[in-house]
Amino acid sequence: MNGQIDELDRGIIRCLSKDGRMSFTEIATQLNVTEKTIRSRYKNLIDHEILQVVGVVNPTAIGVKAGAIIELMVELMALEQVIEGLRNLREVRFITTTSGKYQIMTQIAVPSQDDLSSSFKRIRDIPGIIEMNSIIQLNVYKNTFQYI
Amino acid sequence: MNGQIDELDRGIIRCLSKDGRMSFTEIATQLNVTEKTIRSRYKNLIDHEILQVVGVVNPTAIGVKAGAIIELMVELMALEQVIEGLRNLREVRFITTTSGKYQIMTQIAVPSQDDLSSSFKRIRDIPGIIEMNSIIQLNVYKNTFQYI
DNA sequence: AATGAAACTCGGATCTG
DNA sequence: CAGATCCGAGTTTCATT
Repeated sequence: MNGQIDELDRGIIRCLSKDGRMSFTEIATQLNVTEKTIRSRYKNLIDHEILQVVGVVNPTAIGVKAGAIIELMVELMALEQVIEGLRNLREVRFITTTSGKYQIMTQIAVPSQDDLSSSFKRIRDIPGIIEMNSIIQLNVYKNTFQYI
Repeated sequence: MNGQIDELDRGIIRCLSKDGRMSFTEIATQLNVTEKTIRSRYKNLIDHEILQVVGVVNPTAIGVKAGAIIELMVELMALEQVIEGLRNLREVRFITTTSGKYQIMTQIAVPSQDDLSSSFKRIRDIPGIIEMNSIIQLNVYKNTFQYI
């Protein structure tokens, strides 16, 4: 395995995308190979960090119902520290640097609208931030992590 | 089960967040209950769509290395159709309505920078869009779906 | 909570290109 | 040599008690 994946790997990924606990035997039957083959391919995918099988909670079901997207203009010297500061906040789920006027865009997820303002404050307190533009999410219509 | 989850459920979720294929027996040992209990709790979590165990691919490992965030101003009458148009695009992974100047914010994930422009064009062609502001993601520093 | 049958996992030996 | 197959022992699942 050299980092490339083939049709069989994609088949395994497709199966596990639907049900991460599908048995190797079942996958093997569907893809017409032996269970051992699936098992070793699976191990390779996991070892190479191509695939990850994990439990994902539905945020609304556990009471995480509000979110916002925040654009940050930062002092360039402080870029790394701001990212580190954001990364350490539990409610921050996405951080990227971006083209355009703002250097950082981040997304937060919190229980309710009321929790947004305290989160905004926590972020504003990170040293190095020049300007902050907060956009509140109203309704989420798609949120997938199936990139295949 | 009434929609609320207790400490044991959270324990199960915590275990499966690390390894979605951990055996029920193993989880039972870690949490000091019987395997049968874990199995029925698991079923409840799945049935109530609180938890989902799925294979997640590392996008960069499969060659999805570029992304962008797009803000859209749309004709209010066309809001639903625009959302539907976006939802049907494979590369669109996130759609939300937002407060502020733009009504929709969406995120796309594609193999390379070169694929961004064709994706932008596909989006611009959705009827009902008045203005479109594209922000290219440079580096992603955090991208979690563990909200717990 | 315990039992037991059926299904699944997983390592070793073997085969193939 | 990497990767696939066959096979058998050891676990896990899961319905019944």
